[in-house]
Amino acid sequence: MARTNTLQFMILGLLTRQEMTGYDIKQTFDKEKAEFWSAPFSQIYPELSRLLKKELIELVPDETKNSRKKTYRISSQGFKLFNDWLKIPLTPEVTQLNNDDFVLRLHFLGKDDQDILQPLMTLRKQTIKVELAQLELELVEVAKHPKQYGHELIIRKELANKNNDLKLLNSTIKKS
Amino acid sequence: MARTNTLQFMILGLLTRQEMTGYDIKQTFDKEKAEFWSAPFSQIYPELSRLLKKELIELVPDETKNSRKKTYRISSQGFKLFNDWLKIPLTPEVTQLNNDDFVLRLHFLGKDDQDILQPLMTLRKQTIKVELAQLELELVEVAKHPKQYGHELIIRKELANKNNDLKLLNSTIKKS
DNA sequence: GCGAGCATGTAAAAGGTTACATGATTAG
DNA sequence: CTAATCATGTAACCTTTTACATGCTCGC
Repeated sequence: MARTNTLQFMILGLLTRQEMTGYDIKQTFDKEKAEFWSAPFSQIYPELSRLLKKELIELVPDETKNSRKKTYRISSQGFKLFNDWLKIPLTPEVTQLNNDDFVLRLHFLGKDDQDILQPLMTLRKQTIKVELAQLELELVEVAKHPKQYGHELIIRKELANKNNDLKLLNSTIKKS
Repeated sequence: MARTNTLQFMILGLLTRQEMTGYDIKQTFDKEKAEFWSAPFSQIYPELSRLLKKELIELVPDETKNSRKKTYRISSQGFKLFNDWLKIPLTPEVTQLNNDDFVLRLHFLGKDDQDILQPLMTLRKQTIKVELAQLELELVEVAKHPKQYGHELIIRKELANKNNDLKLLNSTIKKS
């Protein structure tokens, strides 16, 4: 998974949509994101404390004095940080985009975010093409040795998956 | 990635094939396994020390007094441990096999390991079917909301990839 | 002689998992 | 009243990454 404080951005991303408690966030990770990402309470609660200290999120004042329950909302600084992160792969220095970084961002983009969505998909498409070329070369090497049969199957699987992703990206880019 | 000391089994797996130095192991990870796994020197060298202490590997005596270079080979206990690990998903208690655990093992299986290969692929096939069913349900939910467009694309991508994997597994299982 | 690649490590920090601990609310 | 679920956290441990540190060997 991506190295640079993924959890932070996952939480901020969820909070751009609505106010939530730590418990809600965990539920959402487990249900909505389970196919590619999750985090336990022991990671979520300390991260919420850190985000609060950094003033990237704030506590929603509790009118009902419902005490122990802590509802958070994103702050304007948090919102800015998150939006900058969303666009990081589109800065000129970044010339490739791996699957994790792509999927993590894609999750927070709606049909109306075409201005980010389109260049993001184009960048991912380019990266996949490079990866495909490397895998083709590897396949030639590996296919020679019957002892590397399992390895060969892995490469064939990866090739099929990436070709598939490419097809999906193409059809989505056209549909813009 | 898999939680239970993956690096240990990756190293043991490589050493079942030939004697190697820590440097060789890193090279192999980067070249041969780059498509799904790697590890830095700072992880490899300490792990080799631990494996040596546990007597799962041994130093190959250096005839040439070539000093600083340390070549390792797998011990009989190490070989046993590795082979048990290879077959763990095939014990009766284990009823599902995620992609990482599958690929990690597949890498070390040759065309002549059909006795492990076939049940491993059958188990993975069953797991994929469950995962596909869950994704289909999620897709129905998510497709309703245009704000979840990115999330929908992720699910479609996952569905396509898993269907693809299933096809490949089927054709490989038949080819036994 | 010099730079690329061979070769081995340590230290610190960050990220992630598992176990432990506690208590309130709500539906049956 | 009691079990499930809501709700928040700490501690210990393990894994992984990044940075630092050192020295040899071989081809040009």
